[in-house]
Amino acid sequence: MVGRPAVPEVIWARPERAGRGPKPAFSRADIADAAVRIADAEGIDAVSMRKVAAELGCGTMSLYNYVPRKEDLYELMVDRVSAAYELPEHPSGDWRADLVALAHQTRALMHRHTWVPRLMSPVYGFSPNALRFLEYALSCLDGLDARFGEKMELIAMVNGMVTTYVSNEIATAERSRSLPWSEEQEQAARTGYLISQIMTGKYPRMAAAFAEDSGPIDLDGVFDRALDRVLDSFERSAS
Amino acid sequence: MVGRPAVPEVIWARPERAGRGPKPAFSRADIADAAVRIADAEGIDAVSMRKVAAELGCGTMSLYNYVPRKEDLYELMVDRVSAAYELPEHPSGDWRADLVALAHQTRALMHRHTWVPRLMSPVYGFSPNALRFLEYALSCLDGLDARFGEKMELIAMVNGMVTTYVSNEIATAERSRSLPWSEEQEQAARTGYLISQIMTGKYPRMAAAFAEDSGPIDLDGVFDRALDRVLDSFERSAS
DNA sequence: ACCTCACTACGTACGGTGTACGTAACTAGG
DNA sequence: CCTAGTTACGTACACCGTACGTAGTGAGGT
Repeated sequence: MVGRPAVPEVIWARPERAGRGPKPAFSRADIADAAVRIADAEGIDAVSMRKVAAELGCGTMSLYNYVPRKEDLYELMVDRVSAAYELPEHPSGDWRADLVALAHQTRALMHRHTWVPRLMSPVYGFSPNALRFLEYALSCLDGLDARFGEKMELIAMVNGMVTTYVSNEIATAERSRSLPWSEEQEQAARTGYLISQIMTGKYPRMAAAFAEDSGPIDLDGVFDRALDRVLDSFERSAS
Repeated sequence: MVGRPAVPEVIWARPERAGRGPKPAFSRADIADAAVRIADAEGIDAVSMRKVAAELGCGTMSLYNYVPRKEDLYELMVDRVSAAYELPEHPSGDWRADLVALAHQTRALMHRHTWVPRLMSPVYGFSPNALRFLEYALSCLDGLDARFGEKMELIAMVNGMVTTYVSNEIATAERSRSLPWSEEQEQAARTGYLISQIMTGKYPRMAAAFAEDSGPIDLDGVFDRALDRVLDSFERSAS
């Protein structure tokens, strides 16, 4: 009982303000905002403890008073932008519509902050806003006669599907955007190589796929269709 | 015409063996194997140019003769393990069964090499084995009356869904495995905090979800069911 | 046969990273 | 008021990706 496990603390478990010493100069929100600002502007790889500290105007190591490890900084960031979820007090009663609305919010959030999919990947966090989200999503499914495990499965499936789709959307969007020279050449090299491979005739179907005039792609439509399919199939298996 | 764009080359475009100088000491397969060995044993974050070079028994900078950038090393790794795909000469004619079999291969591959989901995330590579995979997957769908764009959508959806699920499986598996002390305490702290939050009564449904005796979870069943749903919905919308 | 030059090999060095540790200043509870 | 816990932060270490320069090697063209 001498020392609580000091090393592997969960950041949400420690209070923002400790009682004793001088009052902290920054709040968690301040720190998360600074990191989010950097990530939005320069990408998630540009987020380093030094840069965040500089953005805040404090010494690098001062950050470690607030954020024990960099991984925790990521959790702070995701939780911070997740505060933007607008969750009604009570679901509408139409669980499908509610889940679709929720998925649209997630998608919009990821488009506003394109680094979110990368950070979401590993494990569910249990940040305040993550708990808020999960509880609300479960409440949307109150009318459903299913075990909680199945409901969690559905929520995970929808979230995973959204993450997958938005990741692809972001990747293709970055492809067509004006890129810093080097990346543009990089892309040219990639497609050039791809064409050369297709030219060999070893991949006739891929050749046809690339030759196909697909017209303007309706990303929103693709997304909604896929989401509908997932919900369809769940509804059918649940009934 | 003086200098081809030297910087942003695609690794698959340059021949393994250049005609002129002394013959290379290693093949791409050697290098990829070394990196895969490290990633399997110590995780993907332990894969560094120095470590791979040491594993091969050569100087760090010698690696750069074979691998222009670290990102290319990752491509080599994914392609190398993707060689394990056993793709029949001709699909069976039952596209659903073929796609299910393919998904099972992907899942098994990712369980053998748990770092693959992390590396797959960003964009489709066009490595030899990726092309082989895509061409075969398209050939499975030859009988379907759909545009190539839609077929690619389906393939992407299945792959994304597999990646999402296996990522979760791996995460939960690592949770229950015997962990290096620190990580075990880390987990204890996480669940401890989660319980304390649930105890507050602010999240009644999550509390119920955790209280629910879900019995032994059949991961294979969950996976197959989810996969079936995705294919179901596509079949219906295609018919 | 030889010359030449692309290619291989690799040591050194630079700028970046996360973060352990030690020290000094500060402030709220006893 | 005193003291103990907090905050602030400079220094330092180990590690990373990789630019650059140099030396050696061996196949191609002549």
